[in-house]
Amino acid sequence: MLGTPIRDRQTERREATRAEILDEAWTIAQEKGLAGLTLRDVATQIGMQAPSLYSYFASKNAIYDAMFGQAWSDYLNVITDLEPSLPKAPRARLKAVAHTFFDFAVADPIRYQLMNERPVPGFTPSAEAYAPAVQVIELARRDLPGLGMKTNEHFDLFTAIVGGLINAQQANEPGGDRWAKLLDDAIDMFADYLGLPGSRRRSR
Amino acid sequence: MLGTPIRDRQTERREATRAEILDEAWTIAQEKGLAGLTLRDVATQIGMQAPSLYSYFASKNAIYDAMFGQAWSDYLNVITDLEPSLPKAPRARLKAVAHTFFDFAVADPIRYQLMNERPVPGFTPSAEAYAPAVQVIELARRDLPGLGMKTNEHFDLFTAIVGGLINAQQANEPGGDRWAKLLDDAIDMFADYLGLPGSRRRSR
DNA sequence: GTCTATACACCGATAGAC
DNA sequence: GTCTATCGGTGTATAGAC
Repeated sequence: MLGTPIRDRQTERREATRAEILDEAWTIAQEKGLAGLTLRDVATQIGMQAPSLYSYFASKNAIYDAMFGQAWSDYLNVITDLEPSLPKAPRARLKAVAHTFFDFAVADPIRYQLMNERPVPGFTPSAEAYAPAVQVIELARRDLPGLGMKTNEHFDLFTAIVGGLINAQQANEPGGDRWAKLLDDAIDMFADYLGLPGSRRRSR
Repeated sequence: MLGTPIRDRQTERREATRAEILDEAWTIAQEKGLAGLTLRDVATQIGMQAPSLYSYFASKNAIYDAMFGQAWSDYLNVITDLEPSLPKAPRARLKAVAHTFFDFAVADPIRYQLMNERPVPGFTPSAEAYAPAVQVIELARRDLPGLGMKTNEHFDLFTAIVGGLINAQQANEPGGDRWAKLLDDAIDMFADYLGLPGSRRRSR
């Protein structure tokens, strides 16, 4: 009797096509915005007819869902890789974490929109796609003491500050650095508020 | 010869219908979201056919544009009325201004979305609709010294903090107060950063 | 001036032939 | 698995009645 094949070539092919669809979806979203994404565009760009996509994704929202999961998964990888090399001192560690998130956000505004805003009416991420996002929060929450934060309120305020700077930058001056330059000062302000030791900047 | 009528009944009627359309548009947007607004819905609700709306607005985006202008105009009225009764002490004044904006935002999430995010793909406010928004910024900028801020960077950071708290509240817990409760602490943190006199809270 | 009727081009989605 | 054909929906546009 023949054994079970080591590789499932059919599944491999299917996954490859799914990846190709997602890649094309990202490309088009970069050009025309997340809401400007159409199944017809994606399909024709990869040599298909629009309805054929339904063999790989149950709906257009399922494509957004996969993109959402991919984006958070990417960020999870970034911080997992980074973690060993983070500074130990709370203030410096706070800055490193903030800068990592800020840079990741600014590097790809479309991706950030999908991750943290609701740019697509009617689309809500599935629990499965949300999983890596939850892991990111988990990781951060476990690191709270190392970041000098004692309560969840501190963490909420921290994310609001960093998120506020990112939003202001993206909304008012995409590609610029008017708010990016304020990040260090903002984190120092927050670190002072926490009572963390270290160099405090003067407010000019 | 007959004189020019005091009132232009035709223009009055036209403006009244425009207002009726806008009111209905707000109602539908509250129910189905800004992107869920359709001309057919608006028209049928006020007893019209969809194309008839083009007699009053050049396009769907023109309706969004009028709504955008209306929202900022409303906020301009709020702060204009409030201005005389604002505290003089910078720290208390900062808090009052921040709370006013926060409350206005949270009171109507749909309106806030239209004012400060880009929830409608392809819609950018016209210069005319943007005018009251500019006036709001102007007003705030003129009040900078009274708020204890010396530079535009301070103002940028201030708006980023308040905006960040609003966004976090709306996105993660609409209708709740998990981030609303952090506003006072956040403003005290910022006031300390500015070196303003007054009661500093302890970070718990 | 205002409204109706009709049409167009595009979208996501589905059914069914092959 | 991929195609063609089609459906119901959308914003938009225009012609013509009143």
